[in-house]
This record gives sequence, C-alpha cells and structure tokens, in this order.
Amino acid sequence: MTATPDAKPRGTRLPRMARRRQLLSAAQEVFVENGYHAAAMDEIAERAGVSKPVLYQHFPGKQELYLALLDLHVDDMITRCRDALASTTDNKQRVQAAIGAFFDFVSGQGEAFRLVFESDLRNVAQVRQRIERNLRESAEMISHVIQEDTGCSSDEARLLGVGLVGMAEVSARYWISSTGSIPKDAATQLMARLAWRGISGFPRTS
Amino acid sequence: MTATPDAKPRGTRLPRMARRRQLLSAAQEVFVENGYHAAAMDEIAERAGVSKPVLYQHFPGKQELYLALLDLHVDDMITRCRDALASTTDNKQRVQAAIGAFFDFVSGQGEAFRLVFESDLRNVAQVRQRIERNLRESAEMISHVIQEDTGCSSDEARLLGVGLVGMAEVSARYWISSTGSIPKDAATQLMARLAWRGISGFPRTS
DNA sequence: GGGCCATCCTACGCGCGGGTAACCAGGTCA
DNA sequence: TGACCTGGTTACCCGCGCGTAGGATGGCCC
Repeated sequence: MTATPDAKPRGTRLPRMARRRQLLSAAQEVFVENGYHAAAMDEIAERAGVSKPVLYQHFPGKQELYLALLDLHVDDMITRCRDALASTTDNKQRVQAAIGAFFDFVSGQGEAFRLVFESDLRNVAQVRQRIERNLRESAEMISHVIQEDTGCSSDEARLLGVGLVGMAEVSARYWISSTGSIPKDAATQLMARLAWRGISGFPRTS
Repeated sequence: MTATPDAKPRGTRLPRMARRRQLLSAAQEVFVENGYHAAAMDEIAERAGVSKPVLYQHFPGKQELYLALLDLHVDDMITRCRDALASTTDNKQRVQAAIGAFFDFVSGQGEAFRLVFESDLRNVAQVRQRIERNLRESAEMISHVIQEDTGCSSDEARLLGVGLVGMAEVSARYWISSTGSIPKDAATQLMARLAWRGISGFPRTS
C-alpha cells in the first residue's frame, strides 16, 4: 500500500497488476484525505497519473473500489489483534500487546485507519458489515480469553471485550492526532495499565 | 426533540417556533435513519408534512440544519457527563455515574447518538470540531478528577480520560445494538467495574 | 371591505460527479 | 505487413438533489 511513490510520467504503460496496486494506493490517499463522499473518481485517476476509464477497467464502481481498500485494512487490523493475543500466554502481557496493536495500526502508513474507524458510508450495509466485523472479531478474540479466566457469562465477556477495544481504538486515535506530547510506548503502557488495573490502580502519589 | 407526534393534516399553518421544532424533529429522524448524505431535504420536508421552501425559511441550508441538530446533542451529552461527575464526590461512584451517562445518552430518544458518534460528514471542519469537542470536553472533565487524585501529568491524565470515554462510548453503542442480552443497569455496572478495577479485577472464579 | 403580513405551495434551474462510448498506439506473432 | 491484443485517451451523457423564483391563501387591523 506504500506502493510506487515513483515519478509518474503520465504516459507510461504498466502491467495490469502493477497498475492496480498503484490505483489502490492513489485511491487510499484520496479517500483518507476527503472521505468517501468528497472523493472524486476524477481525482483518484489524476493522482495515479491516469485517466478515469482506466479506473473503471480495474474496478466496477466507486463503491467497490472503496470496499476493496476497506477489506484490506480490516483484515490488517484483525490480524494484528490476533497476533498480539497469540504472542504470549500471560494475560497481562496480552493486554499490553493487544493495545499496542491498535497504536501500531493507527500509526500505519497513510492514516489508513481512518477508513476503518472514521468511515463516512456506514449507512451502506456492505460497509457497515465490514466495520462491525472488525469490532466483533477483535472483541470476540478478547472475550474468549476473558471467559477462560473468569466466571463471566459469554454476553458479559463480549461486552467487556468491546469496551476494551473501544478504549484502545479511541485512545489510539486521540494519541495520533495529538502527536508529540507522549511517545508511543509510554502511551501504550499507560493504556495497558488502565485496562489491566483500572483507574483505581493509579494511586494518589502526590 | 420528541416533539409533536401529532396528526399532520398537511395544510395546517403553524406559528414559527412550533414549526421550527417540528422541522428539527423531522430532520433528526431522517438524518439518523440515513446519515447526512443519503438524507434528502425533500424527504425531511415531506416527513414534516410541509414543502421544501418552508425548510429554507427556517434554515439557510442542509448543513446548517445538520449543525443545529448536532449542537443540540453534543451539548446534551456534555451536560450529562458533567452532571454525572458532579453528582458525587466518591470517585468510584463517579465512574459509575459517568458511564451511566453514556448508556443513558445512547438510549435517548430517536437514536440521536448516531449524530454524535457515527456521523458521516466528519470531513467538514465544522462538524469535526463539534464531534471532537464532545470527546475533548468529556475527557477533560474526567482528567481533572484523575489529576487531583493521582500523580499523572496532564497529558497522561487526558489520555486516560479519552480512553475511558472511548470505552464507555463504544460499549454503550454495542450494548444498544445488541439489545436484549443484558439489562442496562447490569451493563453499566459491568463497565464501571472494568473501568475501576481493570480486567484483572475479574477473578478466576470458575 | 381592503390592504398587509406571515405562512405555505408548485414548479424549475443548474452544477457536480459517476459512469460510458468511441477512438488511438505500440508491441508481437504468423 | 497486417491482424490483434493490451493498455490508454478525450469527450460526452445524464440523473440526482440542493436551492430558488414567483404565486396562492388565510388571518388581522384599520
């Protein structure tokens, strides 16, 4: 997705798959900058140094293009979360790793996280599905761990998982938007401590 | 905002302010159902039993109409949060009350929370501002409490506040969407316990 | 009753942007 | 060398939906 920051001589012919990757990359830039609605197919094509019909030879329509991109990043996020949970068997470390996954994801190339976390277009069912899949699957993985370890019902564990995901997602988005104040590691550890020990775990020290 | 579920004879003349309230109410319905972009001014007018120019006699444009509504509910959410924190001086109870505020807000009339939490139109600066104001002010209030009570720096306290708000917001939205499984009080208490004690506070009981 | 104001209506203009039709160019292979 | 396939271009169509011009109607005061 970081693909081809090449010179774009606007006359070059490209093999099909290379062009496709480049189009996806251009589309991501434009969708991230403007959101779905304010993004124009003309601009995506132009940014790729190509004319509009080329775009339509690779994707049947604007929405399908958007969905292709969204799928990519939803899968990415879910994978990061899964890997984080599988990286250790110590639950305290699991929390740290999973929260780190969210901070890494929002730091990822091109602010792609906006597609997953700030999409305009939730009203379209296909988009909503994918966004909810992200929340659902992440929370589900976490809730399994919770259920193995506590006496919670599965409904309760799911809600707890969603809460933790929400905490991680929102704080990571806030952290990246106010970049500079706190280094990533410190922020991750702070939120991990909150998740693990709760707010009462920050003792009155002063 | 629950205003006037009256019969709408489609010819009735209404005093200006009554009409305005009714238009806001109709607009909220449509914006919540479809989001900003898929909402048509024609439909808002029609749902209010009135023709389009009437709408434009009360609001200069679609965006201003949306903003008026958004302001209403952002203020509502912030007020609920402030009241919750002021309702007691015991911090454990404060957590409970504040989280309850989010659950109450998403239970509020007409799913208005979607305007604040799921708006398509974040790309428009004026909308983004208002949505961020909600997060910022809620988190700020919480972080003040945190700072009074711990040795955190103000940056850290703010991030913790944002995390807690995120937890409450996302879990409340999830709870309302999967309505039926858990009663509101139980859900609120569960999340309050998570916020207060952390996930490690749910002991291995089984 | 007749002017006047506030309220509401039936149309219509018009720009924007997604999607398409029709045509060009260069490399390869018989 | 000419058929053909791949990859690219310019120029256009057209529907949708915001916003408006211009006209009707009913109460109210003189």
